[in-house]
Formats: sequence, C-alpha cells, structure tokens
Amino acid sequence: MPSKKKENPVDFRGRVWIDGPEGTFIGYGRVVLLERITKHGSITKAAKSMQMAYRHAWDLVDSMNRQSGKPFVELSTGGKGGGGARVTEEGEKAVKLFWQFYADFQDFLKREEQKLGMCK
Amino acid sequence: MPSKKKENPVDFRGRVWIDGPEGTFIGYGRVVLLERITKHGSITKAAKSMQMAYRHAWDLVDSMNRQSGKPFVELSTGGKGGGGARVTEEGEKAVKLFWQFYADFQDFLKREEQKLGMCK
DNA sequence: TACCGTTATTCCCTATGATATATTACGCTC
DNA sequence: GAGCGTAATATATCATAGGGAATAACGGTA
Repeated sequence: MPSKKKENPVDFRGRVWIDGPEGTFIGYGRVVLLERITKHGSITKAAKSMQMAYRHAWDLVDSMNRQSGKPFVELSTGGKGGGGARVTEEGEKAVKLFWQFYADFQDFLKREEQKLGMCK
Repeated sequence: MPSKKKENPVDFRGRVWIDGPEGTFIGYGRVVLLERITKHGSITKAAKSMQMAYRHAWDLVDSMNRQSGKPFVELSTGGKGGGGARVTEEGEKAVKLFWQFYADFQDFLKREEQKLGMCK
C-alpha cells in the first residue's frame, strides 16, 4: 500500500494564551500550575512537582490574582501545616476555559495541516 | 444604544509558525524579512529597513535555505553593486503559504473570542 | 591595481529571564 | 513560648539570546 509519509517534515505549530490588563493572563504553564496546586494544596509542592522554581510559581499566581476580578488562588500563611494554597471556583472556570481554547486550537492546526500541508 | 464594550478586557491571542527539520522554519519575522529582501535586493538594506541586526537577518536566511529543499534566497557576493540577495519562486511560495496560514489563524481567534469570550 | 558595497564570519558586550539561596513573616499546635 | 511548614521577599548567580563592532572574502568596475 502507498505510504502517506511526508517527504518534507514540515509541521504547523503555534501557541495560544489569553491576555489580561497586564499582559499574559492565562496560558498553558499557568493552567498546569493551577491544576498542580489543586492536587497538592500548596505552591511549594506544586512548583516542585513540575520542576518550576517557587519564585516563578508565586509570580504567576500573583499575576493571575491581580488580573482577575476575583482571585484564582486563595493563599494562607501560617497555621495548621504552615499555610497553603487553594484554587477557587473562579480559578477552576479559567482552567476549563483555557483547555477548551487549547483543544479548539489543536483542531485548527490539524485542519490547516490538511488544507495547506501539501502546498509546500 | 447599548454599548458592547467588554467589562473585562481579556483577549485571545497566539502565535503560529511552521517547523522544519531544525526547528523554526517559517514564521512572521522571517516572512517579513523575505518581503523586504524582495523589495530592497539585499540582506543589509532589508535588515536596516526593519531595525534588525544584519547578523540576525543573515542567520534567518541561512536557516531557511538550509531547511528548504530549494533555497528561498539566492545570495551573490562581490560584483556589480557588491553583490545582493534575491528571493526565489520557492521563497515567494513560502511567503504566500504563511500569510494564508496567518490569516486563517486570525479568523480562528475571532471565532474563539465569540465562542468563549463571555464565559470568563 | 585600487575601489566599492555586499556577503560571510568572528568576537565581545549587554540585557533579560530563570534559577538558586537565604531570610523574614505568619499562625496554628503542642 | 518553641516548633513547624508554608507564604512572602530580597539578593545573587547563572544561562541564553541578541546586538554591535570589527574584519575578511568576494568579484565586478574604472
């Protein structure tokens, strides 16, 4: 049977994100971070679990909380366990919204590959 | 009449490009560069016209020529006028292909804004 | 041969971002 | 009040990309 392997390995790629008042608001890395925070209950553990520096993770959370009307993550310091982080409903909605956007974009890339791929 | 101004200034953004064997192959900056080379006839003038360092422009041209079966740009050194650069038909085709991809992507972003914009 | 403007190539400097380290603040538990 | 693990913050180190400057190579023309 005839192979459909591409002679020229070109592929259509891209990135998508959502901008807010200060620039980047919701993106791939931020959404994965939110999911890890939901799973682990703290910025520290979430950052470690994805090889991200705590400083960087904290900056992202702070950026999202500043740009959203209602915070995506509730932080608490001190107390039982030393404190922690909890993703709010608003944050959960943002996660779902982005994954929908992301999935639509992957479909778009596939369609473009079909449409324009052979014009190389 | 009721204003359609958005309460929350969030907008859907993104970037697209085409990968080749070595990574980035065709992208926005590279395509603009090709158009400037067509217009000016040299890498030097093309780079100056878009505030790009000659070194960077040359690297981009070299990267495209290495990754495409047939070169996108024909370079000549010495001779009348000291040499120059000329975009080939292969290069022109790549420019058109990318702009089509780019336009489709802008449409996609608009559709997503309509579809998901109010779910914030 | 001398000159010219371009391509081709090297070297260094700077700006930027990410990372690592360290310190402080916090508030509950014991 | 001591201890704990976290958030919060500041500082220093490192890596990387990009730009600028300088130089050589090239091949036509006068």
